[in-house]
Amino acid sequence: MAKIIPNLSVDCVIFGFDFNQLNVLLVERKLDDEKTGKSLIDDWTLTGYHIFEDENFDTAAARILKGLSGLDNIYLEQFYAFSRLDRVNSPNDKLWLDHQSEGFSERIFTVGYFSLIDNTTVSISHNDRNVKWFPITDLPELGFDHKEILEKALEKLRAKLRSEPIGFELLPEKFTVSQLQRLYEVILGTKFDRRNFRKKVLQMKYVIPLDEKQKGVKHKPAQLFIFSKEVYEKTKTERFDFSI
Amino acid sequence: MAKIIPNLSVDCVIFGFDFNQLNVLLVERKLDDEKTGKSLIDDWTLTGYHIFEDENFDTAAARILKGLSGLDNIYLEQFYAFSRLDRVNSPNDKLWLDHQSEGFSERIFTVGYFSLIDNTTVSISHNDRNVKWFPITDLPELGFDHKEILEKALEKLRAKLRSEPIGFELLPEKFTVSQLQRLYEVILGTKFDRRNFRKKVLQMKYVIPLDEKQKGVKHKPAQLFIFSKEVYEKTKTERFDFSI
DNA sequence: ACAAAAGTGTTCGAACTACACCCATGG
DNA sequence: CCATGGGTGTAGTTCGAACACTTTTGT
Repeated sequence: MAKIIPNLSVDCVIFGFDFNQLNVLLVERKLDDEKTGKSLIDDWTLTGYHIFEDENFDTAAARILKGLSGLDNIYLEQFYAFSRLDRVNSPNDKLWLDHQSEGFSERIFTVGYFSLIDNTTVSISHNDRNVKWFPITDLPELGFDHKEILEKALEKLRAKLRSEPIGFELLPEKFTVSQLQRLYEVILGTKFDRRNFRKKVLQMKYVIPLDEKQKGVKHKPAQLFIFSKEVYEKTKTERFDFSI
Repeated sequence: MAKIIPNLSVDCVIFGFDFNQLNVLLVERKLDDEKTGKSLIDDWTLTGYHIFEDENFDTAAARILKGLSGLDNIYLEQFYAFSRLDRVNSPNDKLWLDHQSEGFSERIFTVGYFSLIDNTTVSISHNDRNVKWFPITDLPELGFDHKEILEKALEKLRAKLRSEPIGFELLPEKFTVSQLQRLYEVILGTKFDRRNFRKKVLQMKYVIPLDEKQKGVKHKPAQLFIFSKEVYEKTKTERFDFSI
């Protein structure tokens, strides 16, 4: 069994989309006093862990994600390395680390990854801690510097969503145009005209219409589409466009 | 004096532009056999160093850059953290590290920063090693995994140049439209129509014409412009545009 | 029959492309 | 006076924005 590298960790900002909101997966950080049973810490953090000596950052992030979802073909992207001197500094943070079996005492650096999953079909669980999806518009108190990490992840996600077709990673394989529209609207915080959005999507040759419709909806069922990464890679063109 | 963190470094990919080409600053890595005087290593690397205990990644990168240029207001951006298991693996790399006074033996992780400077007015020097600008189209043999780091830096620079006005960082304060055009053409590897490029630039309210012309050129002197970051920040708009 | 979301076309202005000739300066 | 790069306008086309009514399904 490889040893951990004590001063380096990876934190995963796992984004999920449920056709309605953008969510992020958090782990509960709970610590009770051994004698009195009184709650000492009760807040939430991102999912993360130290890296092992036989891993690189990518494989460490993939390991964490596989542990939670059982899957290993999930979209993952390194977005930033965090190094603030006081990034693990609050009394709660120190108390928590003191109670971990590894007994970390060094300054810890962390590399942030964000991950995109469809949270209508992928299910997530943690061996011994409580994990939960939170809408990004309604977050609890976060431990360590995880608020800063999450904000940076969101910023990078938005930038990437504007320039590359990564939104499909947040949808099931088959999706409707208005699910896709809702996704862009929620993440970018904008509204699009329905007709114009549809027109734009139908132009993209890598969004392929299926001969299949939604079922069990109590309104006119919509046509389903799939995204083809292969077609995208073949037809993409570069663009030069710094605005106004 | 703060101690270094032995398993973490920062490497700076310092880009410069001379109105003609995109260049990168490299340091010579030279080692001769103490007895025979025969050359054991003679190649080049990026500028980088370990980080100190009282620094974060940003301040470490700024320290390296200040050491080389004397300046501390230079454009710097973290772009990626590198962790390959064999990133310092060749016989030359090991030999070099063995001869450093610090005697590094651990696996070393590095965080990459790229920096943009105008190499017609900023001058660079190193205390005891040879530093030199190389056109990115004509690079020497690079040590460690620095070829990989440089390629990633270029990729991120190109992506950012397409979506944000960072090209001005590579030009002197006052510049002409065709210097700007040459810069975009060289970095993105494209050609633009002179009239259309000028039209586009003149629309940008943050590129401000001066009542001043080039001097000492043996052709019709061009009008000079400056870039205003303030105007840009105030007028920028977001765009949603993943290409065809 | 009603509620809920799907689907559809046209017009207008803005932005992008392609393209050729005269001008100011230094040598 | 010649070589070098600077500066300019127009026409055709494509692209994005705005906007309202009909269709299909479940209840």
